[in-house]
Amino acid sequence: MELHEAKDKFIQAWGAFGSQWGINRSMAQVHALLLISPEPLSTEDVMEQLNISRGNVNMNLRALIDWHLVDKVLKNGERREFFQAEKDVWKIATNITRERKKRELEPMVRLLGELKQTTGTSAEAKAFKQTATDLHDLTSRIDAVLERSARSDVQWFLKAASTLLR
Amino acid sequence: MELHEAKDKFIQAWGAFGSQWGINRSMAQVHALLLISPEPLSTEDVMEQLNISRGNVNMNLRALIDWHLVDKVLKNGERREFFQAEKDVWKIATNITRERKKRELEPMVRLLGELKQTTGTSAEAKAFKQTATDLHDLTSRIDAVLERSARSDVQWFLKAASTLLR
DNA sequence: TGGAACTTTCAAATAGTATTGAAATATAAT
DNA sequence: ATTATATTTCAATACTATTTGAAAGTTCCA
Repeated sequence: MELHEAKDKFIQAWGAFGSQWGINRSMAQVHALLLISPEPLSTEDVMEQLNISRGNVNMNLRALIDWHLVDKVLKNGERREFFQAEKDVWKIATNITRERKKRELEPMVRLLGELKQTTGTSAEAKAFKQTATDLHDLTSRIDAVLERSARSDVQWFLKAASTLLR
Repeated sequence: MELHEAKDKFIQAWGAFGSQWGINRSMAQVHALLLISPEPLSTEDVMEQLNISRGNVNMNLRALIDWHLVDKVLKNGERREFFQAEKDVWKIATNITRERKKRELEPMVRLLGELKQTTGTSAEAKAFKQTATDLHDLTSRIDAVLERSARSDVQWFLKAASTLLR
């Protein structure tokens, strides 16, 4: 496959993949573009290559920086800001995991912890409490595993897990 | 907290959580409702409790069945179909994992495998191939871990992983 | 066989989300 | 201080996804 075609396929696929997981398409595409670019790119570069507006690029670059997936870099003698993606895929995975855990999983664990203590003795109340308890156990456990794998090294974790499960 | 309030909170939260992960809100809410219901519910029941249309309920129940998260059950003497959720949270986690892996992760792994073989020797081509290779390694590894943990038992896996990472 | 009960379909409406682009703001150079 | 360049904001718009609801389809029973 030729580079041009391959780049394009990758950007499209990464965008589609992201949107299936609740990450907006443009953000995923900007990320993809920066991932495969050996040099940092300017806002203008991203606009041109992806054919999206200045506002859109700006907003998504800021979001990517917020997720620690992209850094601003300054070139000397250049007024504009340039942007480069974190290239280490393990770091990428860790950062995404850490953010989503913090923003989505932790609040859910907290809520389930509260819901476990619902009052009532009816069949309905019992079923509810059981579900809340089970889900709380599951989510806490996932939370704990992610916490530890984010702290330590994801690569090592995956290797260890593969071995464990052989 | 009272049951009524707790149920409501749970359904809302599960719906919001789902939509952050690319699962539509109604589907997640129908799932939540069935999860906390000790008895199977009819289409009509779900319509009333969630205030959503017949068509919507029907479509999402079918989707949940497709994901193996909900089963049709027949009550004898009853013409209507009833629906009950799988209550074992480990099975729920396994089924969701299995489906998403199959539908989303596997195609991505396949694509990255192809993209690794892109032609070209420019800096751009090299950066591209490196990224594709790294991502292919990462996604394949995740794929392998999920494959094994889906085959075996998720609970055991999480316990083992927690221990490993202590 | 007719018709009541229930389920499914799908085009149209609605709601939700993302994107644009131009104005406002900020920053740097002269 | 003025101008040129770059960045940010945000109301308007475009786009996508979801939901509705009525019609069509199916199944069961008398």
